[in-house]
Amino acid sequence: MCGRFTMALDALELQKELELGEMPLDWLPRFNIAPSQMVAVVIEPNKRDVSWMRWGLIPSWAKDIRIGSRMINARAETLEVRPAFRRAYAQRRCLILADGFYEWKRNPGKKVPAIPYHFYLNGRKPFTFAGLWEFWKSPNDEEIKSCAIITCAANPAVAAVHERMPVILGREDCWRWLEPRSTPELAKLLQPYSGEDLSLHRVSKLINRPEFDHPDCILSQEE
DNA sequence: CCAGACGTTGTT
DNA sequence: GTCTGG
DNA sequence: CCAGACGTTGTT
DNA sequence: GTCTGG
Repeated sequence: MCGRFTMALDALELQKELELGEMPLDWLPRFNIAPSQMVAVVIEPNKRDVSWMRWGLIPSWAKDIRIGSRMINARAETLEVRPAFRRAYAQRRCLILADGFYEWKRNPGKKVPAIPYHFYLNGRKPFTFAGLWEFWKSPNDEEIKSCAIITCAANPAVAAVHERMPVILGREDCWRWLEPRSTPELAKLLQPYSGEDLSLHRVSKLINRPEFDHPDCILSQEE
């Protein structure tokens, strides 16, 4: 699963590395991005402008913004059938910008705290999660855009910690994800990350607190 | 027909 | 235990 | 994902 | 909005 992630690069570095368009002016490096917060997304593959969206997809028919807190992830295996995600899968796919993500390793049956790990690519290069997004109009007519991160089975590197992981798209695949495509073509993109350059290390439980967004979040900690 | 859910993960 | 907020 | 609240009334 | 359960 993916319930926390990082985007620690500065705007210019990220823009250059992923060949993006315009960046938000209020960009800040982030070390502990939590659900309900604003995340950086791209929805259009030509201009590739980056904008903010709320993390936690609120379906257009929702009566309450709170439903978004249950829609932070969408299983790749069931996108076509889930009422909350089906339309977005067909019409509103997005890229969510990241340079790492956290997973917690549990010890089943034992009453010990879960241990958090940070996953990142060699050289701390940025990458994109496959995502879905929606419009929602609040009762006082405020338009809110929100998104979900798609998950798949863990690859071998992640499996030691957790059974699921976010879908990470490659540098070319990510633009294909945004173009109109048939569902078989899209489904082919939603695979566990196959690169050999995904690293991990244990981090402090300080990251458990969503309000602790600090460079120390990604510091390596002794096992 | 109407009411109520619409999701994932992990645990039992 | 379960829901909400971040 | 984890942390923190989970309630009402009345008073400041 | 659309599907499922009653």
